[in-house]
This record gives sequence, C-alpha cells and structure tokens, in this order.
Amino acid sequence: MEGFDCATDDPRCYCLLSDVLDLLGRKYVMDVVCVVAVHGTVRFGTLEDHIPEASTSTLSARLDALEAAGLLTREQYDEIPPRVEYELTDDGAELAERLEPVLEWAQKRATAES
Amino acid sequence: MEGFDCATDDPRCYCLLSDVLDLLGRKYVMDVVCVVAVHGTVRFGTLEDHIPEASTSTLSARLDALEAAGLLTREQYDEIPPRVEYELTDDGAELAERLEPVLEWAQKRATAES
DNA sequence: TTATTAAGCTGTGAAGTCCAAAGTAACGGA
DNA sequence: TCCGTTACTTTGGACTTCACAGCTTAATAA
Repeated sequence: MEGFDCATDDPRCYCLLSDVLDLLGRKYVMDVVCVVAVHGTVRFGTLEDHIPEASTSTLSARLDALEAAGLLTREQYDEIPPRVEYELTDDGAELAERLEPVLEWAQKRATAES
Repeated sequence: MEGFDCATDDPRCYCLLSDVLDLLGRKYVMDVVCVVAVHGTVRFGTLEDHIPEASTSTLSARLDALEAAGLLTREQYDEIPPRVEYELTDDGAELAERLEPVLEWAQKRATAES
C-alpha cells in the first residue's frame, strides 16, 4: 500500500494499513482469533464446532495465514488419531485484547436487534 | 449463526456473532469506517484516494452495506457534477472508536516490520 | 478378518466475490 | 461540438470460498 498524503493531521488516519489488516478483513479471521483467545489452546475440531459456517478448507487456510503472520502457534503431536493444538502468540493475544471492545459492541448490537 | 454451547464461561466467548461482524470481516470495511471517522464527512472520490486498492464497484458495495447496516448515512446533493457525502451515524462512530486500538496495533506492526 | 472409528486435514468442481476497465448521466465551459 | 467533472453501474474474467469426498494410521468392534 503506498502512502497517500492525507489532508487531515489526525493521528487516527491510518492510511498505511498493514498486511495484518488485510488478513483481519478476511472471513472468520476475527472469529478464529476470538475463539483461540478464550480457550487458550484449541484443537481443530473445537474451532469447527464454534465456527460451523466456515468450511474446513477455509478454516485450515486461516490457521495457516495466522501462523504465517506470527499470531498463533501450531503444535502437532504424533499420535493416532492426530492431535494438533493452536495457541495465540503474545502478538496474537495483544490483538485479541484490542479486538475485544469490537466484539463486545457486535454482541450488544446482535442482542439489541432481536 | 446458531448457538453452540461453549465449554468456557468466559464472557469473552462471543459464539453468537452478529451480521455486523460478518460485514466487518469483508475486504476494506474497516478501512472505510476508519477513513470516514477521521474525515467527518467524505465524498466518494476521497475514499477512492485513501483506499486505491479497492475497485469503485467494491467501494460502492461497501458503502451500500454500511448504510444498510445503519453505520453511515448518505447525503446526495442534486448538483452537476454530482456530490454525495457520507458520514458515520452514532452507531458507526462508536464502532470506529472501538476499532481504534486495533488499527493502532496494526500500524505499530506495520512500522515495526519495515 | 474385515469394518469402523477417530482427528486433521487436502482435493474437487461449483458458487460466490472482487478486479480493472469501460460506460452512463447531466451540465457548463471552450 | 466536444471535454471535463463526479459518482457511480456494468462487464467478463480472475480469485475465494463453498460443501462434500477422500486420505492417513492404529486401535478396537463385529
């Protein structure tokens, strides 16, 4: 993203948005971060239970992307049946923390309209 | 989204996510909210300048969606050339406020990695 | 002995989303 | 008469996401 020279001096004008914001603006990314944050460590199946609208392939892709972005870690245990555990990194946890007011707001809205 | 009965009692477990979160997890939605928040009122062209990666059709679709969700208003002036101004509603402004720590974090990350 | 089960994926073709580029409308100025 | 202005729509093609099937491997069940 190149630097557009914004007219305002407002520091809230984040014209240079990072790749991470791109990632965040993808389906289910916030959901995944939230679920992992709440559970501490999560297995794939648990994520599927919490976010049933997401296909396994999409979920898998999101986990890969989040790992690549350094927001979560993947620990694989060589057992049968396989076991894999996901956990937020410190960076991911910080994001989750900052995401909380947004989710809170979304929930407030969801309950208000029903 | 149906109610999966989450194992944790953690109030941060927002298993019932609203349509608005679906909207937020779409490309450029956070960007648009942020730009409008900073400028107060914005015209279409300004948004294009700030978010050049988004096509006009996508931008237009996002504005429609945000208006439909009650997060921004559209004021059209019958002039030639046409003038249309977008502004956040109170609800939209509250979202923008809660989004700020997230954007701040994203920016911190963007500058750190370069 | 063969079938089933488990979890965490990957692969498939179809459906949906997003893109760049061109087109639309209407009027004033050259 | 044609150009510039603004805020879009339209188009056909590329990229994403979908639901669903299949894969793996070893312990158990029939």
